Amino acid sequence: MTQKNRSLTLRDVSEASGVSEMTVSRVLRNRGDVSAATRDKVLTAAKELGYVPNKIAGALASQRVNLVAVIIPSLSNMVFPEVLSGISQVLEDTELQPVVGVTDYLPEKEEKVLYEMLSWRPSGVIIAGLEHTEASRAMLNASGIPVVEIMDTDGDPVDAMVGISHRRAGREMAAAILKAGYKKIAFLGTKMPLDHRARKRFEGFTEVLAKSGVEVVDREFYSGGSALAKGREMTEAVLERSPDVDFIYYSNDMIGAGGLLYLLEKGIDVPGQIGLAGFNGVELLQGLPRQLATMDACRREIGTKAAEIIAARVNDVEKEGQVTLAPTISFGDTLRGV
Amino acid sequence: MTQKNRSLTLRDVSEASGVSEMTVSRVLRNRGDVSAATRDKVLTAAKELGYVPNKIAGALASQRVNLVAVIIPSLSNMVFPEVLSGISQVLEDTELQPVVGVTDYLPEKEEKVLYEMLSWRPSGVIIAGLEHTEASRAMLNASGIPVVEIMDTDGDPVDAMVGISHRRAGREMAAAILKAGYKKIAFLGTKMPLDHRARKRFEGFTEVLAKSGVEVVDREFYSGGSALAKGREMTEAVLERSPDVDFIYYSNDMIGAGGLLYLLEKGIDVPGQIGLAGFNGVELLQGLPRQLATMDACRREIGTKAAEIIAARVNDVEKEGQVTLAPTISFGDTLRGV
DNA sequence: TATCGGAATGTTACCGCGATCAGTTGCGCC
DNA sequence: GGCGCAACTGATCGCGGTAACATTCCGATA
Repeated sequence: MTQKNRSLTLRDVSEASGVSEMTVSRVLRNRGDVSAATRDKVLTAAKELGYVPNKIAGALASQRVNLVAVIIPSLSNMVFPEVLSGISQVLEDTELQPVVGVTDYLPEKEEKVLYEMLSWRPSGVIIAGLEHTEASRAMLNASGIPVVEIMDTDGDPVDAMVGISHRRAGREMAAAILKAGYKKIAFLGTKMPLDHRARKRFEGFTEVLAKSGVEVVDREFYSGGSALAKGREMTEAVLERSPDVDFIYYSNDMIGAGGLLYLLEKGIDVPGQIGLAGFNGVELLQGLPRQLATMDACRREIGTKAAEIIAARVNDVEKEGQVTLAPTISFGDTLRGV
Repeated sequence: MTQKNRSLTLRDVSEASGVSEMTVSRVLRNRGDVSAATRDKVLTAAKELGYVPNKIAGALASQRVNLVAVIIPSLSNMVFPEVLSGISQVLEDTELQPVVGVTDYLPEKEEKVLYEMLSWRPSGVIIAGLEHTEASRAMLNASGIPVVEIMDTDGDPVDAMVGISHRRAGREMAAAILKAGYKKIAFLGTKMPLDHRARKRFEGFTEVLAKSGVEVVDREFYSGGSALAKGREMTEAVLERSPDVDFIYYSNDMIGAGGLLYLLEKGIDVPGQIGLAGFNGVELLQGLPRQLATMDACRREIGTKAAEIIAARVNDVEKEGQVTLAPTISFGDTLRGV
């Protein structure tokens, strides 16, 4: 309680406890041999003073920073908090700590955030996506630390990568939909040219449809606003425009849920008259009147695997660096099974 | 591309550009007078080498760290990402940068996270809640930096605070419910003794009911799982146990939405037979078949105000440090208006 | 022409800590 | 009693920058 404005240093604790700064340092880090008596003296003094070590100085001196930069496009997507939670869970058992940066899906902002984070000399980087500016890629290369690119595996990583193939996810969903006999398929998504994963899903999706001579009969994109409400509105708009649609593929579960609620209200037979599918497998949707067909994006597992790779590499342990997880389709109640 | 493992320093840039390290430092920070010619030389060299400044060293030398610690209980609550976004928005216009720590509603983890963050000597702290361990409070006090406690204003802050009165929020909702003529009121919430804000809302709620001689006829608490699904289940359970319930107050919108969906499916008249209200005003719910009554928690504004206070104090600008925002009740379609 | 002043650049002294190496004890043992 | 080793403690240096002060250079001024 009694401290001047200047913040405390090892020296203060050392003076208060009558030992050298070095010994205080050892006690506080649990390194090397210190007698129980001295240890107690030091700990008491430190606690009494309310001393908090200065990691800045520590990091500079030891050339070690126990931070892992985690760079993601958004926090409001629900997907990323889940990935984060997987990362945290694994890092909790190590001395490493995640630090999050958000890019808002903007490449230039990503570059800025990356620069900022690298300037703290973290022990590793986990970054969403495989698409980065050339400068970002160069920084990652030059950083000399382990880098794991997550979410997506359709492309070439700088170093390691963990994710699913969104192209394949799109393909599989298309195949399932065709197999169930739907023919007039619409696609509803986000207006985000920079969301490469959504784009790849769409590409995979149309690719398979095309092979069967099917084309997406209608599509609509939104941005901003409540996803649930947008799902509703877009679904309504599509049905008005293309009343013969018999399947709607949504680029995420949230708008899918909005669509589902809308159709049920209108008394439309789901999945008889119209089938639906989303993407992500968000837990939240378990409470819907009907279970939306979706595809698990392995969010948590992506986080844990990525963190494990970082943790291993930081300790110079070799570890497979290209992990492609297999998303599983969940038919729910809105996509006729085989 | 051509770099050894050792990371670059000012010296490398200085040698590459033929000027002193000090001059390089000045160029890179845009400080002091440097001739255009030298500036160009330095910038070129820096870019060519791919030099990224070491903030650790810089921070140690300058005793300035442009980080603001933001400590929140959870990221999966949707409430906090929104607060965060308010914070980021304001800090974006300053040189400050938020760094997030998550406590999982555990006081000891909060203490640990706080300690960890303070050891990086941030310029300010924004921390959720007014309840902290004694040690945490001591650390905040001793840190000598601006501290803003957010979300809640029912209590005494260490320094500054921004939020709403959850007690009052509970009271107002109770008053509105009574005024609308409901009598058999149930409460459904989370099993989180450590969520002090939910607790305070509940206290305010029952306090007002008590004044009118009304008691909560039933209550139920959940933990874990999909909030939407839990809202469903709990609502079902309550109706079974207490069929004469005519109002259900949910501690958050998500479970409220689950309850709403359940009741609508059962063909129960909402708000005729049973009225509903939640808490938070989450945007997400705008897509529900009926608009759930709720109360806006001013999440984004809490973030911006808190960040503004930090930004002001960091620059030694005086600024009112006790901000109580007024949440507004939104009747929606599930609470009869007056 | 000698002096002055400001712009441009360099030098020095740390910032707070940890790696390293150098003592200093105490103790068992021959 | 002296030796060797283990257990403990301390002194020094430097991590990569920046603040503060010192210096150089040059044109303007009297």
